[in-house]
Amino acid sequence: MASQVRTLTGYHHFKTGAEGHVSADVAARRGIPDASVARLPGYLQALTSLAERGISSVSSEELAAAAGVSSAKLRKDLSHLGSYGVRGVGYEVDRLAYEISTALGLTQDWPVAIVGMGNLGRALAAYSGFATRGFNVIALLDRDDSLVGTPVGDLAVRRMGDLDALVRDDRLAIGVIATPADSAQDVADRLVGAGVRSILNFAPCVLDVPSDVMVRKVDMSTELQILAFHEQRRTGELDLTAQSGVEGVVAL
Amino acid sequence: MASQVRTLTGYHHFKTGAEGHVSADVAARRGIPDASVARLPGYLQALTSLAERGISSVSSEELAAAAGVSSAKLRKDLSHLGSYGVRGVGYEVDRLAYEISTALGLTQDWPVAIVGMGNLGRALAAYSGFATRGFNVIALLDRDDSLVGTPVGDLAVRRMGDLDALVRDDRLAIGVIATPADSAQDVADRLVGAGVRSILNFAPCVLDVPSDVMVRKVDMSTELQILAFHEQRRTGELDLTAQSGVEGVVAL
DNA sequence: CCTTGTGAAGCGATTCACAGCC
DNA sequence: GGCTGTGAATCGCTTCACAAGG
Repeated sequence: MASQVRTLTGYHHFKTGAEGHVSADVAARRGIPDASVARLPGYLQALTSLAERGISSVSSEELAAAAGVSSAKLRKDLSHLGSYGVRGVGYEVDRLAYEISTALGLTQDWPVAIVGMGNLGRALAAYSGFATRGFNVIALLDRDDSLVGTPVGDLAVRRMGDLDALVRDDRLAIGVIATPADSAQDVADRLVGAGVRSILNFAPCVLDVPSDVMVRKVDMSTELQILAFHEQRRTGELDLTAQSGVEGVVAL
Repeated sequence: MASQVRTLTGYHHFKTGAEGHVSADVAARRGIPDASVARLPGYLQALTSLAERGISSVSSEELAAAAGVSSAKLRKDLSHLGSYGVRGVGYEVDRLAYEISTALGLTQDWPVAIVGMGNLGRALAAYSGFATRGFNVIALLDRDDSLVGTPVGDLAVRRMGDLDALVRDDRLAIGVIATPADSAQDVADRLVGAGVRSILNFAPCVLDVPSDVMVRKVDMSTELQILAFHEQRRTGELDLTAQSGVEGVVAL
């Protein structure tokens, strides 16, 4: 998954060719740790919210609190992008938001297609916060030809066969799979076949794709199960402390 | 977040009180690493799918492939639950599924309430795969009283004030927030106030909750932004190799 | 044999703590 | 004086490689 993409990063000729004054730019483009990248959207969200409230400057402490992370982590993350703060003062909100947007590649609009017009697909198509700058839903698709033509929001449902044209003519880059699990692999194959290399998968299944295709999965039943684990452990603990911990034997 | 809950784990009196023959049971209840817990639902999904296809036994290699992880990782994860495999043979599908379900706390049904009956909330309410065993949507709520009484699926929308009764009478344990970002914190406060300590947040914002409340966040715009980062880095790299890398200077 | 279960090594991310700078 | 940026220390997860055992 991510680590496969990571290995692409190793173009060492940069380091041998230059003395080190390029390090900031190179660091900005190159090795941002996955864990940091995953937090950047949160920082951007927090910055946007601060900007809306008219705040123009923040310390790492304040921004970290707003984004729900520690200030040390925030500073380390930002240090991978470059040096955009002022010591003794903090960060300028607009500037930092711009730099993060640039790092994430949100200065351009990425064309997105949603596949699967069931409940979830229609909700996603209608979801406005979805288009939080940087993304543009250009097509809604469904395998069921009887749905083709149906208007959803201000787009009409198209057929899967249109994928090649979307990639070729409209530079479609990102596919969102909102189908049931049993058709998700088929949809993924078609997306990949058409040239899409970034997929957001809402179906509760693992997709098998070539190593240069990036898949991210969103699955609410997985999330609920993780919550259940902790909820259960919590209540289980109460039981254990009630009986004064003589043995670790638990009745099943 | 997770680490806050983690600190609860340190009840050392177990180790001092017993010699070590309880370690298996204790390990099963206690220190399963967060990263492992987060993968268990995926294993369960894969096992369910295998069982449906009539397969009754798997090796760690096969199951790992089906779940999209390495076999070493799978074995290490399972070792935290106990020793349920047979050397030289593999795992019995049904047995392992049962053990994982037990570890996750899915042998009981957790009552869930969904708050926010916009597009997303209604889609979640209708989402069947949602009730993949272990969860039971017992209530749909909305702050807007004009929606109260509206039928959604086989439930009618209820008012926020019903939360206390739901926790008290129906043991509501998990709240799903499907509201816009600006009302999410208010909803979280009400959930926490009523006694809910596990929250799944679909709103694109950070929730401020007491440290004993666990929040997991699902945010598709975050996911899209992570995909955009990699997509951009990929196309950016092509540009760099085209010009033969003399200096790391990148035109912005 | 073959595959599990697991110490030990390796690696990446987080945290600490302070030098550097405004 | 106060806050950023960062080497160094630490922590936890992943991977390796092999002993244990059917």
